[in-house]
Amino acid sequence: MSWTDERIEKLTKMWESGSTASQIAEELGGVSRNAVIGKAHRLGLKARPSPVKEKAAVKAKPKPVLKKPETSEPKAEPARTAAPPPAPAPAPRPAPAAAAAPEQRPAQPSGNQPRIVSVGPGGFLRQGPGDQQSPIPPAPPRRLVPAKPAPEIANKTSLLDLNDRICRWPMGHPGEPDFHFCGDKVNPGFPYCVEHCGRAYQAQLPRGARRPPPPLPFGGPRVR
DNA sequence: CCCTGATTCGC
DNA sequence: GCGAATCAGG
Repeated sequence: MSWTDERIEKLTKMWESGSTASQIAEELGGVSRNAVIGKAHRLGLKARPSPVKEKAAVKAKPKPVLKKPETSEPKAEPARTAAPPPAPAPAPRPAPAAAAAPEQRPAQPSGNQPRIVSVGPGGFLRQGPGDQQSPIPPAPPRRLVPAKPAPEIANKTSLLDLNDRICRWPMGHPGEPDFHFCGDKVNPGFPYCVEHCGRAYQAQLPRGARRPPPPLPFGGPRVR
């Protein structure tokens, strides 16, 4: 596959919206995770909190010999392997300072506005690792539920009661004490009873009468 | 081991 | 420019 404008745009949007390289690769199709990362870097939109970065960044790392004969230029350079420059370059690196300076963090009374640390190459705002907000906040668990079988389900169809002859339409929500399954006799050839088949299988409307599809994540295909 | 992103380097 | 191989941390 080649990097068409559309694919690059999708890659960029997904990358900046926090999707992982794997997700992007899967979404695009025909490319590997590495390809996505490589392309992202070439596009100059790399900065994103990486599990590895910042620590490995300070690596004057003489990688063990790979394949490259180096430039066989007989450079007499005594300090080559000697030592990495001890200058830690006190650049705008607030995050790692926490380790060295364990003072208490100044309180942030200004609400939950993300703290902007710097501006990335694409012009987007780079945040500190601790400030990363999930693009899709996971729904909190509804509530804790006793492990013992509640009396409410005593006469209800539980997960263990399911077989291919009874309707497995869920009643209620998983995790709730009275969650169970319909349990009626199935509409032969279907996993649900007649009533729930009616809800599970909607008639396909003619093209003109379909409702527009829901908005895709990341904006979907180009909308001009 | 799985995942993540970063980097290198032959093509 | 591309991306597999590799590295390195979680």
